[in-house]
Amino acid sequence: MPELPEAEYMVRRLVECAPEARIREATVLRASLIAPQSPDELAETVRGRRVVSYARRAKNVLLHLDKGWTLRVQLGMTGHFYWIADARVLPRFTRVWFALGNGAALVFEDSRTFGNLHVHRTEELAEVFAAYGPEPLEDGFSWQQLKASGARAKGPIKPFLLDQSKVVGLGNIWAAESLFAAGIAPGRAIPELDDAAWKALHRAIRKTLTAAIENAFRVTGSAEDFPEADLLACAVYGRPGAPCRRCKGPIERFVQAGRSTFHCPQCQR
DNA sequence: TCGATCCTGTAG
DNA sequence: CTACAGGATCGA
Repeated sequence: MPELPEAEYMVRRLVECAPEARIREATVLRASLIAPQSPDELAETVRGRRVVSYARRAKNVLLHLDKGWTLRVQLGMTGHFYWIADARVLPRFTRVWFALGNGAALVFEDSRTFGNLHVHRTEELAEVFAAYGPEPLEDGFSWQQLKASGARAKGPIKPFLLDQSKVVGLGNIWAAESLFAAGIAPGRAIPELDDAAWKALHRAIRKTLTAAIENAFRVTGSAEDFPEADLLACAVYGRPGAPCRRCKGPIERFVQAGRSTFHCPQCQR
């Protein structure tokens, strides 16, 4: 599920739990997650490197290392990246782990193995992320910018929100939730959106993502827990047939661009 | 811009 | 057993 809020949550936990991490050794248990780099190349590059800072870009967790390297973790569908105190007890779906001092470790756990780890020269990151749209939680992100991203788009709004080249960070869950918060139907054609709708959507995206980050901390106790529980906070996602919290009418589900979409037909137009 | 696909786990 | 899953990418 990791979308922007979950990636942000992981980064903040890392800052708290492992601010001074130095990687002693990387162990790759599933080589396919490192492609196109080789596991050996990655392991050699990060060995002995100190984490200078943690950051997030879109849904990527970034570890800026000394000597100008950055480890980029693309979380995929089920990736979790977090610190554990005792590396002798690796989590069940650990695919890659990084031994630190004192027996601790950074773990990449990924049951479905759609994730990806890659090391880059830090100065080349801009090229890596060249295709990305704006960060929705940055101060400079405006409704005009969002509208401009959709200037030439013709399709329905929900698949547009999933397109990381338009705006980053939204996945299937928070796209559906943002549209509900904005009162816009997921099937609404982009050219039909007026300025009021773009404003509402812009506001809803920021509100939804911010609340999801806060909620992740509220429902989560320890570093290794993952905020699956934030699904409980959803207004439409995963609630087909359940009463809409606003109008009490039934939430509906349909498939759009190959993915489930949830919405309230009454509240979203 | 869409559909298929990568791979594995879990729910029904 | 079968169906389905929250991401990203590739080729049509």
